Amino acid sequence: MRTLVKETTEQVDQTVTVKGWVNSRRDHGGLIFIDVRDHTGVAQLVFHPEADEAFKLAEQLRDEFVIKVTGEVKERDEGLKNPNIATGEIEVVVQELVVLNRSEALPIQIQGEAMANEDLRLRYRYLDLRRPKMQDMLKRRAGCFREIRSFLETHDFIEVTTPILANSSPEGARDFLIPSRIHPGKFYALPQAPQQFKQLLMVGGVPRYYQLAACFRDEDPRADRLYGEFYQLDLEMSFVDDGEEVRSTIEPLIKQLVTDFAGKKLLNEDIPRISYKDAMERFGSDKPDLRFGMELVELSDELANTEFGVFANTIKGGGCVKAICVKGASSLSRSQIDQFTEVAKVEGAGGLAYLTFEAGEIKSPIAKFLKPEELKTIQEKTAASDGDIVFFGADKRLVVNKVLGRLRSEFAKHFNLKDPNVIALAWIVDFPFYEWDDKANKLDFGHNPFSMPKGGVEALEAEDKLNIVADQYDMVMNGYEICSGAVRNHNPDVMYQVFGALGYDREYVYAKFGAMINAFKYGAPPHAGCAFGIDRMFMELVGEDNIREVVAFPKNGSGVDTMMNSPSNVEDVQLKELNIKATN
RNA sequence: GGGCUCGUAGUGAAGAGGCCUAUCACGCCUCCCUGUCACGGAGGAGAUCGCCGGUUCGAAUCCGGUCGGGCCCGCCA
Repeated sequence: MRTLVKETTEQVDQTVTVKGWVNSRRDHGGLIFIDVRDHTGVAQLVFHPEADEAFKLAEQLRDEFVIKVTGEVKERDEGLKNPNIATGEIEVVVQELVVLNRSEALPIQIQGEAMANEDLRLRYRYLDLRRPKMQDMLKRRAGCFREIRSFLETHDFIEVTTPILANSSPEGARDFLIPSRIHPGKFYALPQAPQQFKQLLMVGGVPRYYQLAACFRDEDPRADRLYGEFYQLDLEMSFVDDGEEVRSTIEPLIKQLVTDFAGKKLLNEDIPRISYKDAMERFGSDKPDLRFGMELVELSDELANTEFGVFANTIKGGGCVKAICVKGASSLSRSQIDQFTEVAKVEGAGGLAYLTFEAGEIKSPIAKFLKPEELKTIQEKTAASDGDIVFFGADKRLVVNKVLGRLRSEFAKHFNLKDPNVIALAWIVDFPFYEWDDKANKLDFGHNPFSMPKGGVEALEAEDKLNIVADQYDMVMNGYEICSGAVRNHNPDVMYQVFGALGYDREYVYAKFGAMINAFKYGAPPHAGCAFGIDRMFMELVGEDNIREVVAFPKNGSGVDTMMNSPSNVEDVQLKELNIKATN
């Protein structure tokens, strides 16, 4: 019978058998202490010379040896207790020791603060996972998923698994292709999301579906975006033609995860609905972090007739001038401001104009170009006071919003306005159905071609396609997009029309989405749903800022698994069987 | 595809033209130690400073290239 480490405290004066890893050893010559670790904690083993065989073996023990010991649990004498560990009141006096396996010296340190860099941690992930923090992460992740499943089960959602060998989709991210052996020259694709399958489930009479679904996209990763594969909480509800019904159904789960699961403070009990347009104008982002203010202030009207050429010309040319007031920013050094200017340039700004409010005065290279009443108006509109800096964006509206939105986030980070104990949720709604693709110089889908345009068919006939709004919604958590959803289009005619506006003919649409088009002919119920990126959501709930920290075996930033050495070459016979030839 | 940035014993860091025959901590090896829990003590091994080239009397240090990691842009319906 094996006793877990955490159970030893309840076994005083009893003989127990404990199995685990050697966490550390303290060899005093005539007395040896070994800390044994399992997934429940650490306990001290004592080896006395009287237990001759065990003592001699214990002298050979090294860190991370796997051992099995049998001994008597003893309460420690006063003064020998260790209040720093859960089992510090007791120790196991060992009578018998079995070395189940030895260990070489570890290539990375798994104890203490000095952590190996991520590259090595991923190469030796099985060792990295032994660290209590990673053990805790895996447990919490499982707990999070358990709460999600439990909530959805009690709300009549049915979990259905959908195919992993799916079809290439023409829109969206790059596919992972799987060559077909049986059908030479043809390919499956790993699903970027179960989108079409879940809609077909709605047609198939499933009232409410969910799945913790593996999704695959071959796009370059980021700190908040895994390479290759990730998991979605995917869900869909039939007989729903109002996105609000989806939002209000799923909201309680997310709130519960924030407060009960993560133990964090929810900023707004009533989760705000913000239109895409408002989000862009007020926060310069479609995923605004609402834990802090620093909203963008429109100054185009106020400065329309300014003599400051940069502003005046921008406004005359159809652009806009906006500003953000950064509280306490006058403490920034010149070189710090230069760094923020670089950030602004990355986002497309030409430079970064600003006014510093200090000791009742306004200091700035541009102040002399602005009239006193203009300065006064700026101060009033931005609510700037002593110690603040007002930063300006003057350019095309899109650029200004993007630049100031990015700066807003960077300043918040710099001034520690992102409270890690607070979670701010928001729904961003009313996304534009179409967007103008500057590079390709053509109209393109804004978000998701399967969503319903608000206002239905009539809305699609609008003169300016860019004004068409999709019944589509994202959930934002502390500046991260964690969910995307929509009321779906379940009408073949609307489908044709939606794609037709982009120049795709009926044949193309049928060729690509034939299954959906066909299915929709046979009594498709209206339906709506959404999908949460649960790795990302979990990351923010547990306060990590790198998504690879919350996944057991992530690929690195180059899409490589250095532990398993994938991707890798394959045998020629395998390629031949698949009718594939590698060209390099 | 592009920008920024980092590569120094097994691990984490210091060194920023000569003080380097490269420093420190942890780890590793040998020996000593019966109450430690970041045990302690004595000793030891381990690094051609990612790689290639250049500048220089002299390069871990400066320059160019290259490879690898990270962050960002593009991309991610």
